[in-house]
Amino acid sequence: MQTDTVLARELRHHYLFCALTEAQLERLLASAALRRIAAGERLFAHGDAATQFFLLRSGCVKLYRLSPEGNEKIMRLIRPSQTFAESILFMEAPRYPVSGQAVEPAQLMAFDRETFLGILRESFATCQAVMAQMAVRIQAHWDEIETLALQNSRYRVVHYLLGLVPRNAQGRVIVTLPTRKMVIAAHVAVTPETLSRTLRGLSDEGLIEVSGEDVTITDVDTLRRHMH
Amino acid sequence: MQTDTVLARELRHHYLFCALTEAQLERLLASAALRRIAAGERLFAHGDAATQFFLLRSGCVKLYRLSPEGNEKIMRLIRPSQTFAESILFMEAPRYPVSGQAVEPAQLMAFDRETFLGILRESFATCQAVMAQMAVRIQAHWDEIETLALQNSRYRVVHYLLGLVPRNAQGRVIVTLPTRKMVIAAHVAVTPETLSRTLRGLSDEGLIEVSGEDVTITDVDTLRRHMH
DNA sequence: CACGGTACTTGACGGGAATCAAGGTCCGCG
DNA sequence: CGCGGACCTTGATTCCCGTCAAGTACCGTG
Repeated sequence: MQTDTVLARELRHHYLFCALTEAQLERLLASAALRRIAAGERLFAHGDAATQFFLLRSGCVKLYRLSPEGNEKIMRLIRPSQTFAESILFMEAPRYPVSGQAVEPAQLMAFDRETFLGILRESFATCQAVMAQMAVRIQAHWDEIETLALQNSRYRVVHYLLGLVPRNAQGRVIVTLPTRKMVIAAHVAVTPETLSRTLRGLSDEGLIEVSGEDVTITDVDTLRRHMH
Repeated sequence: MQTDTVLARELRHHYLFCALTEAQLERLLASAALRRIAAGERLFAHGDAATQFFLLRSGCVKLYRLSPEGNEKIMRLIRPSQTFAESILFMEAPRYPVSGQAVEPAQLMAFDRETFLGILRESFATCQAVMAQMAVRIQAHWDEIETLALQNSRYRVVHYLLGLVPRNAQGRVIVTLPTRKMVIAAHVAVTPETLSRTLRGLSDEGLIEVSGEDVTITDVDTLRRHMH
């Protein structure tokens, strides 16, 4: 099938799937589903029984949890070509540990848990890719737990902004916020009001300049030092 | 060697190592080191190059990070027979993502990264055990991120207390705090003062009774409902 | 172009937790 | 036994940030 070869080519470029044989890739695609969801549509809810994990092809998906009072904390923002929910592969009673919902209209592939587990059994290289991926996620979690636990809201916002800057950038840098400010606020665990005030504060101190979705960092190193 | 057989028997009971063959176990032990560290002694620092992961045999170890201002957030308290720092196995440039320090005098085994990776290559069952372990940790991280981001200090303390209670316990339960209250405070991300006041508040409401290191929960279900 | 809705901003206010400071308790040690 | 030093508790104060409320800007739509 035409689409299959397009998808196959796409998957070959993804480090999770690049070690698969032709036969394995075919098996995986045969069990996979292509899904489109509208902005605001929910993919799965926290606690749902899980049989699939996902690869985002386009759009934007948020992984989040709700507090008893209904407040939302965004755990992770998924960008195209990222996979998510792989950890359900290895649970005995697999349930999604967070909710997933589209922030923008999204197109994604849903992979079957059992099929992929079967493939893992045959391919140590793919095992290793999966484990490396999980190690990266664990690393990211440590970082997030640290910033949530240790720092105030200004620190978290600055940390987030710096995360948008290319690794070795210097001097004056312009970054574009990837989504609405409300979503970013939920991601750094502050209210939209506080985010607004924090950006204004940084702006008043001349550290950044805000204009709509674009944020100009007047000097990256100064901002980095600003958090010590 | 005598100690080797003792250690071998011990490892056989651990789910990470129970799938190994005799030969693999021998290889692993040959490359492993037995270490004793005093209370307060540091095992590794955040950012150190990593070539080993660990199994705690006795004592207590804390994994933590320091904020720029020097505040400490304890990420995880390690108890005997738990492994930690496995995620360094799969990093390209392995560095410890947190610091590790003994809270009490501790005895532990240090396993060589390369040796274990070699064994993983030969044993899918062990791969699966490692991946399951990482999935559990990821799950625990989601939970921690949620409680840190969404909940107030009282909630976090209650959550911590309930975590000490056996899964299906009911009615009146006595739990013993595993370490000093200062350490617990750093673990639930509050100051010692706030922990003290929170326990007193719960005590005044009749939900718990505190006497030194022992906390009596007057009714587990009432406390569980208390957080919704 | 007026409209309604959503996102964002700004201000006023209050509460919860950190901070600062001062006892109190428990322990090991000379 | 008296002493020093952790650890823990309690009180007073401060301040950050969430909440509530009002106002502004920016859409797409009829």
